Amino acid sequence: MPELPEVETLCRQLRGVIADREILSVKILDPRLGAVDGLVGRKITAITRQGKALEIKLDNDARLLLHLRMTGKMEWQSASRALPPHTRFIIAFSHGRLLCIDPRRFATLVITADGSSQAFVKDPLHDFRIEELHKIARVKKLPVKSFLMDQRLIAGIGNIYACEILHEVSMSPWRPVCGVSLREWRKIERATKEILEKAITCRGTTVSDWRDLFGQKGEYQHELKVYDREGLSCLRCHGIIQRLRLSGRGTYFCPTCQRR
DNA sequence: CCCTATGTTCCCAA
DNA sequence: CTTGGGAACATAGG
Repeated sequence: MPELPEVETLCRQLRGVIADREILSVKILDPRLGAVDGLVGRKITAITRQGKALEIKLDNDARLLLHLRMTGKMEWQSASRALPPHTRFIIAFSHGRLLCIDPRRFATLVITADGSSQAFVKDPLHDFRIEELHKIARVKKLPVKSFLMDQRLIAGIGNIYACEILHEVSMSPWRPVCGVSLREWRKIERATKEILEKAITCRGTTVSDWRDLFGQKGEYQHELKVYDREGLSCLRCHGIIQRLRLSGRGTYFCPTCQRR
């Protein structure tokens, strides 16, 4: 579920709530999640995002890495309310508690002792090295959509935003990425930044169950041009939006203005 | 009831 | 090495 804009939303909201606060207790409710020891008594010094992963830094240089995968959510409770179903862990502070809720249990939580950032992440909002991507892409023949979603190359773009970006630049998701020109890459870069930044402003896309830290829906679903619009008319050319499968993922596109 | 769908990514095999 | 498919899991809908 959460792609870059959703994780960035959580990141910003968490900064406002738990930055500089001390962890009072930790309860892991899902045995699939490994033990995370040494958290009690630590203070949160920073909250950052690496692609779709959330990184919580502590005052002993340890880092807590959380990846929400498909259905993970974070919820802040300032007054102690009932525990929602599928709550997987709880981190308690003096002024409230942070829950992770994850029905499908794909989310992962790990603690790393050292402070060395192993991050070699190309964040599309910051270091989108377009010439470098173009060079890598030139020798690959996989579809451009799969390339955009390869987290090792560009960290943070998932299924929804990949569909939206390709529609914005009028490119077929099946286009072999080796044929994408540098000029077209520059268009992709611009569209990616615009779409992701707008989606962050909207606090993400709620097509199904995404909620922010305070349980609120996002607003970007009202801005979607192709995703979740199968059978509706294209907002650019009035073709009919289709949904087909690409590498196992539901892919929305306009066959009229995204011919190639 | 059975089959399919779902926003992610790891692992395996052709 | 590259690429595609299935699995990990839970729930909803036809």
